[in-house]
Amino acid sequence: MSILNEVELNLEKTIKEAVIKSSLAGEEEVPEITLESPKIKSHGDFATNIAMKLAKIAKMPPRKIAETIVQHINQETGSIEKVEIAGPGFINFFMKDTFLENVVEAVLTSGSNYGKSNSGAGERIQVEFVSVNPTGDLHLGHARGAAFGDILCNVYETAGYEVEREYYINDAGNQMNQLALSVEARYLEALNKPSNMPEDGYKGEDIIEVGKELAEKYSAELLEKPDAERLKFFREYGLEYEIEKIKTDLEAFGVHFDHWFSEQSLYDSGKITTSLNKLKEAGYTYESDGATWLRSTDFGDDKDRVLIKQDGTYTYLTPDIAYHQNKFERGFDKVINVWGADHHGYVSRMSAAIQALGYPVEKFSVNIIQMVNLFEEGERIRMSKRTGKAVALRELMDEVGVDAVRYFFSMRSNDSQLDFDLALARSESNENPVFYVQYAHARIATILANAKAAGYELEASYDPKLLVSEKELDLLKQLAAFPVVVADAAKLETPHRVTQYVYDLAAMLHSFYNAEKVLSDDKALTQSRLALVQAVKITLANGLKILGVSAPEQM
RNA sequence: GCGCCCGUAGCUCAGUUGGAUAGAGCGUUGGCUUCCGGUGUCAAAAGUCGGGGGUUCGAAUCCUCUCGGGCGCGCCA
Repeated sequence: MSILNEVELNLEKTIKEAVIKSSLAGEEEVPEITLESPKIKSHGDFATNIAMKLAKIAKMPPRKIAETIVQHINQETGSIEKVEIAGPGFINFFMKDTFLENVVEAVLTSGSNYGKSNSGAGERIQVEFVSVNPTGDLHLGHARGAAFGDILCNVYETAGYEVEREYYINDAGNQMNQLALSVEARYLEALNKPSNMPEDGYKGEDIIEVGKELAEKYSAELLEKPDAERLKFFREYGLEYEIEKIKTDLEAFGVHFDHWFSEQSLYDSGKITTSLNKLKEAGYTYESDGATWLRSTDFGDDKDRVLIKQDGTYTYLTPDIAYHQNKFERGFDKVINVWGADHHGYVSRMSAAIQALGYPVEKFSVNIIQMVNLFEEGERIRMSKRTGKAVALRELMDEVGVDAVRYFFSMRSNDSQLDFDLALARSESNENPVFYVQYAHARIATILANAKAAGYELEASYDPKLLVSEKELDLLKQLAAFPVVVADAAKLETPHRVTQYVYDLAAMLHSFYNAEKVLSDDKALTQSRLALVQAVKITLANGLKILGVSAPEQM
């Protein structure tokens, strides 16, 4: 349990006891006590609105209730300095300067584990993200989804959840035939033979490469195979090539998947049929116009959806339903999807299908990632200068580096569209938030090196009670909040809170640095501040690690 | 037409599940910094939280209507 949690829990208990002692409400009636940290310092370290909540039950004006409660608060316990009533009936708690005196020690002891909590209690979560079709490059939108998904997983792990990262490979259906035919066409071209690129084939550079590769490896041998066998070969070869490329790009971006789940495997194992039967037996399907439909409108969808087309093949939805059934069968407590904004219309039918299968819809969650707009010096960039097509993740990484891409993509809520400023991401100045945060980390490294050179022992004992200046207390509070911030980010599926946190901590460090000297003639104070600064460094590093951004010792 | 997301300072965005005087960064203006790295820091100006109505002790936050922007609305994937 984090120190902040402990302090809050004690305070909540104290308040509850006071409420009961004031006989304003019976033990059963007392509403949940909630504490908030006021934005304004004159409102104390913690505040509660319990008096307002009790107004109805006790039938008394909130301020009067607050007065009664305060009279019954045992101010001897804990680290309460004073209690005030303010505004409409808030009770504000001012803590002794030393109430966070154990924080630095907690950080130093935990080291790289600081920030971890058991908030998730080992709950098993599966996050499926990216899942781009194996027919092209990863683009901007995919990259944002990749960053979001990966950081969300890191957040979950830190908050004590058990996480599995999964990529769903769309390796079945008609598009794979198109891929096979496209590879064949490029292969023939490379052999200087007449070719026939399908109308909606894949015309990217990569397939041209595949064709050349095959021509070099096999010359014309492949043409001797029977049609079916040859196309199967092209399909598998092309698929393998595309997946490897995607894997390579993702690994370079710091994203690693635990499982690559094949759509085709759902066909091969008969899982799709099983799902369809389950839906049929539950009475949620019907035949119409020669097709089989899912009655998704029963669960709030706009219209019913086709499962089996007139030609007997499945729509995209059908294997996906089987896939989600499989996810639930694997026993996850929560199944999370990360989808691009252009797929949001798909949410209602998928959640309808899950309900039709009889699974609890609360265990299913979709995070929609809004679009990314690329800018350079205020100019909107729509296409890559090099390829003339959508800008690829690979190009972006080459251009500004992995750290900047991951940081920028995790700065904003996934619900908001994102403006990505290339010039800013590239710049090595205070305007660039990545550098700002990394610089704080490097700056501490320098201080520590100087301290060592001056003969200080970094592990020596220190007196935490000396850390009482305004800036120091700000830092202590921020440090104490880290595990809570991570746990909240997990609960609310908002990884950008961690980015926000890390930035704020860096700002406080810079502000402190400017106001106070760490290395001074006062040896005891110096020792305490060295400990504080080390704790900040550890927390910055741990926060950046969650984001997948490096924490350099020097820049 | 229907659905989802967004609308908060000149610009880009936060806003702790309904709290007190709405916050950051950039930009603008004016300071500090013989310093442990000026890749820093302090401050000022800047807001009818798109608009109307409602819910209540209390609304940027919830409900409703409305305006503007983005994205979807296939027996494509």
